[in-house]
Amino acid sequence: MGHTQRGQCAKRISILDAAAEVFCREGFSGASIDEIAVEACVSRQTIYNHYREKETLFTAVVEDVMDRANAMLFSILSTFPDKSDHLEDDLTAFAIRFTKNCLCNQDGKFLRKLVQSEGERYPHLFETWRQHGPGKIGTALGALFARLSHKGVLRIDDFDLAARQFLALVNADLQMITLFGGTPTDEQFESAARNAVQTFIRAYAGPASEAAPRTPALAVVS
Amino acid sequence: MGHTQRGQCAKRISILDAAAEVFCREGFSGASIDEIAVEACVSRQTIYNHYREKETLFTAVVEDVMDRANAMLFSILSTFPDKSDHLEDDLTAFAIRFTKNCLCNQDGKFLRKLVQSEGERYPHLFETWRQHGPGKIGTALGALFARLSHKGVLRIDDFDLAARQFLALVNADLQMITLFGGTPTDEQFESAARNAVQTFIRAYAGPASEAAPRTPALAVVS
DNA sequence: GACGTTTTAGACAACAGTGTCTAGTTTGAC
DNA sequence: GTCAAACTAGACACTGTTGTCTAAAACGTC
Repeated sequence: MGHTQRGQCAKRISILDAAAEVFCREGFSGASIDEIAVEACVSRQTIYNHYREKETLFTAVVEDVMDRANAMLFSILSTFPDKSDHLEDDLTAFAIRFTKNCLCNQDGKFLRKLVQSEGERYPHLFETWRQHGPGKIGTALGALFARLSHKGVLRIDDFDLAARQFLALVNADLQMITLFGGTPTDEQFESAARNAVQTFIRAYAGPASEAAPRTPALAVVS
Repeated sequence: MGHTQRGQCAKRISILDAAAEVFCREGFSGASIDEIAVEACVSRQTIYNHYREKETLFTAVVEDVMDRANAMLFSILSTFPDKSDHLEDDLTAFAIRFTKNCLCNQDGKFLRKLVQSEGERYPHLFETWRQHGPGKIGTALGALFARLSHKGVLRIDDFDLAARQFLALVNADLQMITLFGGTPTDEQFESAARNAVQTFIRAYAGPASEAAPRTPALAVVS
């Protein structure tokens, strides 16, 4: 049912990967077919053989990356804390997995950059991503928070708002690193997740659990 | 002492504004000098008369926008709640002013987009912005939170972390709108700021102020 | 009104990129 | 080995862009 049939040929994969790399680095206008062909170790004609024109290749690349990113997101979401005995640890572990494998990996970088620079030119192209990516994780998190709230673990009125805030907090320490193309270290992923979860739980702590005094902040490598 | 002398000539301003518009819309590679010339109502030769080549024009535009954005940020920061009788209202008003006039205005959109797409290619160009923009507001907010914490209004260990989280929370409801080039409405600015400040204060509430029950969430236009 | 400066319109060469075509080569299945 | 399909290398026309150049026109100052 997926719109892209990735497994068809080794050349296709090579082209898609190289094109993703070059489109991400140079943008749509700046990327040249020759550059992609060289990076893919493929003749230019082969690219035109698989994809009618540059725009066709671009949309194919975007859809391919979106499919992969959504699959990864789905697998991350499936490892969700269904029952929450250790809420803080569970949320932290989830935040680390999410930031590492979805938000800050190669595909996440690609999508953030391309949505930002070409999103207005191709509104329909990224709309499916917006629904299946940020939309899906928002509703999934919202559902989790609704469960936790009904059980009395957390005290939340607007579940979707809480989900957005959770994601924003998780991203707070990471965005300045990723903005310039860098990749956070494992320690940065961990401290970002821990800081976010601590603040989130303090804001939405249930009536029973009086907020514990905050542990001293880690030394974060700037 | 500023590196750009904007006031010199009306044509210069016209060129810089048009170039900012086109560079933001098309990216560096996609923007053509002819397009900029038409948009600026200026002959192409005039552009080459003022700026040696395309790259010179680009850096001039970026520096011009950065200067303007930093000036605006400075004026926003100077309207800071020095004494905080009504902390929630003061922080909310500040968040609204900041998001409206710095984060989501034309210059903010330009910088976000260009830093994202061309930041890796021109590392030195945006470094001054990173220091004078996000860096400055971070330290200013951190200083405010330090004051509030010493006065016992808030209970904060890591002031810089709190500043980053405050900004992240303020942006939580806005980033999905701005990501695709849209501009939030006044109601969206207001509800985003209010949601952020409420959660922030609940997370960092001082020992005295018991968190008040959360007001019902607004109907947010999706 | 004269004069120096700035701007304009257009032509121009050089170049890079797209997309096509062709002829020759490799590959893989049988 | 044969044959068809896929791939390659290169040439090719065409377009769009950059940056230069020139002669004419507009502008502003005195």
